[in-house]
Amino acid sequence: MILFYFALQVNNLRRTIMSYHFKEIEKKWQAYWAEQQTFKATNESAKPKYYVLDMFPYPSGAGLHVGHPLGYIASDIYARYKRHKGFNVLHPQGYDSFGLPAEQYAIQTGQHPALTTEENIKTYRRQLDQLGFSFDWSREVRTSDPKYYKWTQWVFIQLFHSWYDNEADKARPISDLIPEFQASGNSSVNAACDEDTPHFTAEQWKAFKDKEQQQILLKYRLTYLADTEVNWCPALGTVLANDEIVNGVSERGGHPVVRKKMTQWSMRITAYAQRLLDGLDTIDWPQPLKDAQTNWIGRSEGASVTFKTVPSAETKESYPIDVFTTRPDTIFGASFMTLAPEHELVAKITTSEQKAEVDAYVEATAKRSERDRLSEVKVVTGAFTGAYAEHPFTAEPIPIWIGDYVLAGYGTGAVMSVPCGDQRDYDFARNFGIDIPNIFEGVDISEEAFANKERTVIANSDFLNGLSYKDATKKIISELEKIGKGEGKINYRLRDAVFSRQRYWGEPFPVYYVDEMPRMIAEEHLPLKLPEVAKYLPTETGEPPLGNAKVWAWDSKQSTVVSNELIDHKTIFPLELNTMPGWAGSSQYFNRYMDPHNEEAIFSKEAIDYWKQVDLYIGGIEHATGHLLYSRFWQKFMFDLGLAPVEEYAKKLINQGMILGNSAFVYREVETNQVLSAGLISGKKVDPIHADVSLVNTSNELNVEGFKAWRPEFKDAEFVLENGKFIVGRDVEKMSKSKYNVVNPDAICQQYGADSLRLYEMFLGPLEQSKPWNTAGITGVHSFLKKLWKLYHTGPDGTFEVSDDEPAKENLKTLHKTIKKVEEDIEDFSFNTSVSTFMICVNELSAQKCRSRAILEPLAIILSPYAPHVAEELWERLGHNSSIASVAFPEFDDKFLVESTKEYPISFNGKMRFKLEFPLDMPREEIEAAVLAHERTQQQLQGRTPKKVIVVPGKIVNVVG
RNA sequence: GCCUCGGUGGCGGAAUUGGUAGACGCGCUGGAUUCAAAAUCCAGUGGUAGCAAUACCGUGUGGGUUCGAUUCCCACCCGAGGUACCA
Repeated sequence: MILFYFALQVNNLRRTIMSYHFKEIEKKWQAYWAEQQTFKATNESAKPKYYVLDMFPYPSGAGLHVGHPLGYIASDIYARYKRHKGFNVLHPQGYDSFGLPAEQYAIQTGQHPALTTEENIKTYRRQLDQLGFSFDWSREVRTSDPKYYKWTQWVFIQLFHSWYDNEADKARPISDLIPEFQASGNSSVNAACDEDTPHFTAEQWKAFKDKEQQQILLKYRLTYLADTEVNWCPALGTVLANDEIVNGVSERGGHPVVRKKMTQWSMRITAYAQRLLDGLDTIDWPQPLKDAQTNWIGRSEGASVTFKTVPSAETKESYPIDVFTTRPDTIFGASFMTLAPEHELVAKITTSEQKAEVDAYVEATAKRSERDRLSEVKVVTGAFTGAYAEHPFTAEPIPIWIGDYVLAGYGTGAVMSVPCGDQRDYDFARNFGIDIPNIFEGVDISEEAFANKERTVIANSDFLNGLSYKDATKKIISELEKIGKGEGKINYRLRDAVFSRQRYWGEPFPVYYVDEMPRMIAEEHLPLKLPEVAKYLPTETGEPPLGNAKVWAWDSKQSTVVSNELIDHKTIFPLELNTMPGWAGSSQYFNRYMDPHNEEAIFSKEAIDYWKQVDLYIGGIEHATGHLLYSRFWQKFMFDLGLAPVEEYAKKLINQGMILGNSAFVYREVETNQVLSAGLISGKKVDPIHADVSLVNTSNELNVEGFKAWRPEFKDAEFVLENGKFIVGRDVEKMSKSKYNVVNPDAICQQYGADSLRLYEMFLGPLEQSKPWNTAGITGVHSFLKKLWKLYHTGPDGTFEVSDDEPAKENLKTLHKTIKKVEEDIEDFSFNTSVSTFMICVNELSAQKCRSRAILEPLAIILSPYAPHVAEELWERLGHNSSIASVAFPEFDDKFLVESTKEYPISFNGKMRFKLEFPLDMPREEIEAAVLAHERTQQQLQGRTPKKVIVVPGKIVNVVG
């Protein structure tokens, strides 16, 4: 008995030794890659280059969940594939390490964000490493590293020293502008500049004081200071983003928020609106993403028209009101004007009779956030100013109203209202009893406005009568220009981007103030490092956290940061207190990876000329109108400077879908406070409460004791079971810590290994689609890897053994159809289907009992991008002593797939009924005859004569009748 | 409202230019192995009827084009994401 037991143990031991030991294998090869620097990319190579980039992560304190690496796995497969295909691959990774959560944590705990960030990065790095990514870590960048943000500050300085020349359609140095102003003022300069830029002559320019000249130049610079309306929260002492405000109060703490004007840095991205639009046609990005950017930029063609107010007894003056309209052809239908309540003329033109009503309306509007105004679309509100404007053609007086459907921030904040041609104007006119003249031929406007451009024929419009939309628009614009009351104009919705943040944990601006005007710190003194502060909150006087810094003044003589006490406004000046937003550092990291340690330049010319641009960029669509728009703008600016060789930095982009969590719920009955199992809730009033998914097994049973320990408030609650079990409810939601549905990749790697996790994430479904996570399914890919392992371990007791015999024909067929399909799939980014293909391949080879080296070697190579650890191990066991990573991808050969016969599906009226095998070269007529003669055909037809027989050689036979 | 993406078994999903719907995997059912379990292996698994051969139905709904439609066209329904009352 003892002997028997012993034998059993030995047997088990042997099995253990020979079986697929992913933990050891993965550890071994991760160490090997790190040691050998297998994935280090060189900036010169005889091979063609290929640049695969992931959107770098923000290292949050929570670490990675299984949703995060999805895109990284895909890009890693592609990068590894490209190496097999003979490319010099750049596949870097880094950290977007400035950001709010670290700062929030600092406020709460006093811990320096740099420390917590460092800790979080360590966790991220460990988690990324355990997944076996082929990153070139020697090129890592961190946006919060002064060596990196030195160059973020440097780009900012270049933007400050540039203006946008609309004629040349590119950015040019400010130093070009000054001689121009000196020679002939600014009348001949066609630049992207502030709306309120005054006209001046050369003489006036020369007469300006230095400060006035600086103020003028600021209106031209690509980054400039401007008063911007922000959401100010006095209680938090900070500015909030729109989505940090819920129902008019701050999301955090529920404090009131007011609209406030603040001086902020802005980026003149609007100068690039057209180029950002045009560039979309040159890049291979997903259409929905391009659509999002197109809509965001919001180009519309039309005309600007100047109306003049009619002077009244009260207001003797006549003010011009500029409007933008996309339908200048309908100008004769304008029966009133509407101004945004915030419009600056409102106060000037309102008559005393209307003042009370207008003031009340303006005040009511100011209280409502832009979101509130948008959400109540159906309610028409407004007020009459008592003033009138003169129609530019008929000279008729038309009433001027204000209404909050006109937005101050779009166009000029004023519209000419044509109720017959615009539904909003129509509703407004109806509501307030304003005239609705019809200027369309043969159109009934008694119920709604008519906005169909194609079917427009203009009537009652003087010289426009009988014209189509197109002709009338052309004609009216030339008439407007003739009488000097308007011109053709293209308007963009895109607004300049606010670039200041009232935060600590961001890049400091390399800016100090002399006589309140900004000056740049000279490039050679960069980086300007973040100062130490005692606390990370705004100061008591409402200044940003950098206002707490004691040593934060610029000594312009010594070119160094000195104590604030020394500020004398003569040689020592205050430094900027704002920091840059999150998108600053991410707008150039893709270029910095090309030459990350360069201390002399942002990158060398050689480096960027070699790598040029990202060939494949993978990341989430949530960055569509943020990072992905801003970074395109920065790149175009770099291109204008002559630093970047291409205008678009990412040739192809793929949005990976989100992995959704499978949340678990317990149900608390409202009346009894009992906690009910999911099957018991029908007809009862219950509150669903999230349960942590780690407390639930694959059969949806809850670990009740674990739940009680996790949620002490349920310690004494009564849990009502069904059939002795407590079953949770399930729902698919976004994977998030707050929903307690996150699945940690560490646990998966422990239990199944990184190769299994990589395969499974790909196997879940198409890369670009959102899909729910279900850990239970991973056993499928895991047993695939075990089957694969067995294929190479057919020796005694499962030892490694392959044969050098010629492979069988069927082996070759299986291999080559797999090579073909996998290669096509990778090129199409259809990774899920290639995992199935591998499974089919291994199933077939196992059934064929294939042990042939000639088959098993190429199989290891084509699998290696997906499951690199096991592939390396098998490669080594096959007798190779260097990494599989750069071995050539096997060539697919058609000759192994050639068939001589085809099993034709025989269908009747389109439905497949049975199959018949015929030679592939059998002529159509003979197939038809053979099919018709077959007894099963006769059985199907039951005596009927077929009307027609369709034979598609090599495909199908269809009998009709 | 508008824009975008999607809707196929119990679940994730597959189906090249219109040509065998449901590949592959999970789950489930039955069996082998085992003292037992895990693991592994074998068989079955869209629905309905039938012992079976087989028949009928079946890709959100309703039409259409076609010898043939998950695939193309028209109208609609539902879900997800985005967004701008944009003149």
